[in-house]
Amino acid sequence: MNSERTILIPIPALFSFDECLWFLNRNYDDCLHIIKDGAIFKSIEIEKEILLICIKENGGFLELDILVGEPSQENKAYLVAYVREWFDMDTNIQPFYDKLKTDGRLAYMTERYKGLRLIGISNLFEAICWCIIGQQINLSFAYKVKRRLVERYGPRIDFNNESYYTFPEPEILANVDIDDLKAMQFSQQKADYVIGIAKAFASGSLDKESLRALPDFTARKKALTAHKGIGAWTANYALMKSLKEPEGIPHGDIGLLNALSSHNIIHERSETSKIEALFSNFAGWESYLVFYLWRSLTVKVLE
DNA sequence: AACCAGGCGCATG
DNA sequence: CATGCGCATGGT
Repeated sequence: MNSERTILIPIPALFSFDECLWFLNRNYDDCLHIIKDGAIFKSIEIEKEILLICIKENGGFLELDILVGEPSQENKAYLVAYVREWFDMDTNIQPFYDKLKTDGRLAYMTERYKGLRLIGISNLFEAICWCIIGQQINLSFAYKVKRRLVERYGPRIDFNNESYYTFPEPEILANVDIDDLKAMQFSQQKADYVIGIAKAFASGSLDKESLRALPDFTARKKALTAHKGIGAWTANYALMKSLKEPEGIPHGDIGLLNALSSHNIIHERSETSKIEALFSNFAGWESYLVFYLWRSLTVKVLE
């Protein structure tokens, strides 16, 4: 590999690339990256140009290879920032581990999931669409619907007999025929929601930077739930995954409730005070706690 | 066949 | 503000 196309990112303490691989490869068919031989392949759009990168572990570094695209200094800096944000490499998670260790029900996680980072979804539009698709349906089906959408409307590049997709632009989804979405097994409401959100992004009335600029978490949540299709769960999930907001707890999430139940923290989903009590002990690390609880769920294996 | 799945919007108390 | 209900649609 031409060294001009290779970048090394130092791996921080309490970071596990294997946990990144586990999460991105956990028996689901995600259409926005490919895992092969311990490496992650992903296409990333930088100002209308699509680049393809490969990420693998190399000693104490993540090795980032630019397989397709122009490795200008600007692009390299962007890609490094992208990966650091995606894998949340700039956060010192030791304080979170200190909290986990004080809870006998959860302390084991500091060893079993050691170095697991909150894997993000940088693209806010993608994160919200993914939420809408996933509302109240099982994840296997949700990933299928997402794949249909992305393969139809998302930019594609080909490399070594594989096709790599990036998420469709809002401008594209804002103008799709609703019947085309319904043919992909979108329900009427979800098709309406996705098109509405796409129009909001396309018109500039919703975007990540403006959202980030709002004064606090409550304001950001309110700005999101003002849109049809974004309820409390979606708003919290999007803030957790795209803006890496610690307070983004997707309350009511079935996976979260199942994990709380399996750890004997609750026995009924109505025990909200117990949930609040738990999260109040993890102030500043709520989203990390959610992510670790999700990690503890056993994923169904597809045939 | 019935119940479930990483909810949401809207109408009522 | 909390609760209840209809909604869509595939998976098990």
